[in-house]
Amino acid sequence: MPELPEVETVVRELKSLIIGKEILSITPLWLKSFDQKSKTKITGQNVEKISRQGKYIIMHLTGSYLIVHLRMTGQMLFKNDNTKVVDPHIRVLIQFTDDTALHFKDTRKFGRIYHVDHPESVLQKVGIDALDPNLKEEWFVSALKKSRMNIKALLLSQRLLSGIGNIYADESLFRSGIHPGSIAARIPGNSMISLFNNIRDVLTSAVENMGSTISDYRDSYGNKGNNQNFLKVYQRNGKPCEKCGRPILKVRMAGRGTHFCNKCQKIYS
DNA sequence: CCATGTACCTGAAGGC
DNA sequence: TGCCTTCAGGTACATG
Repeated sequence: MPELPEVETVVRELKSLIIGKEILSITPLWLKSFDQKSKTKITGQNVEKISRQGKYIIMHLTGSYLIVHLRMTGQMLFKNDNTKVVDPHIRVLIQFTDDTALHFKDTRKFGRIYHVDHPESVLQKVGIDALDPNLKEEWFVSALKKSRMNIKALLLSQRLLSGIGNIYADESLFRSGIHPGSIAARIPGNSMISLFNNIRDVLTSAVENMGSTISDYRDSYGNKGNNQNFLKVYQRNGKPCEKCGRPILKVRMAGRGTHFCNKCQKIYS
């Protein structure tokens, strides 16, 4: 479910909710959801800092790290009343010494919480964050020129940039007039620059709108996002393109449902 | 290098 | 009311 804007929304909330808290215990309710790679004891460690790389939430503890990936249906829900777990989809319970807690809810069980000594052990293959302020369009252009990949697959790969998923890949390509089946290196330079800027704009405004809720996404308070109301192609198949009025198409590409306008988005192959 | 399929899971929705 | 198929904000891994 969650892509960069949804994860960023959760990170911002968690910063205000749990920085400084001391961990009492962490309890896996579904074993695979918690990947214990560190030998350090979690009990007694404090949450000192929270950051994000792509779709990963990085909780910096006193002597180790908790790294969370929400995958399709994960939610990090903050609970003031650390009483009992009623929701059957809670997979990991993180309790703090002040009787508050985080409930990691994950219906489909794809998500993970890793406990590691070094973030690199999880983030090794993850590309630079798509909203990293140091990113330069010249770098993006030269990287695209080296790739023979289909542009949609490249954006989804997390290798070059991290944080873009199926919604924001389709939205960014639509706004840039690039057909998702285009070969990366064949896209004209000015369109590559347009894509770079549209990726950043689309993600930034989605963060301002607290992310997109299609079905499962919720922030740490359990609230839905608002950005689903501003999408131009994602799940708008059959509806008129905002630019030309022709119906938005949906096909399967890179293994995912892919939405685009066949007239407004040019294919470079 | 790149594309495709499968696996991991649950639940909602649609067809018959 | 079933029963069956397909699909879903993701990613890792195996196979051509």
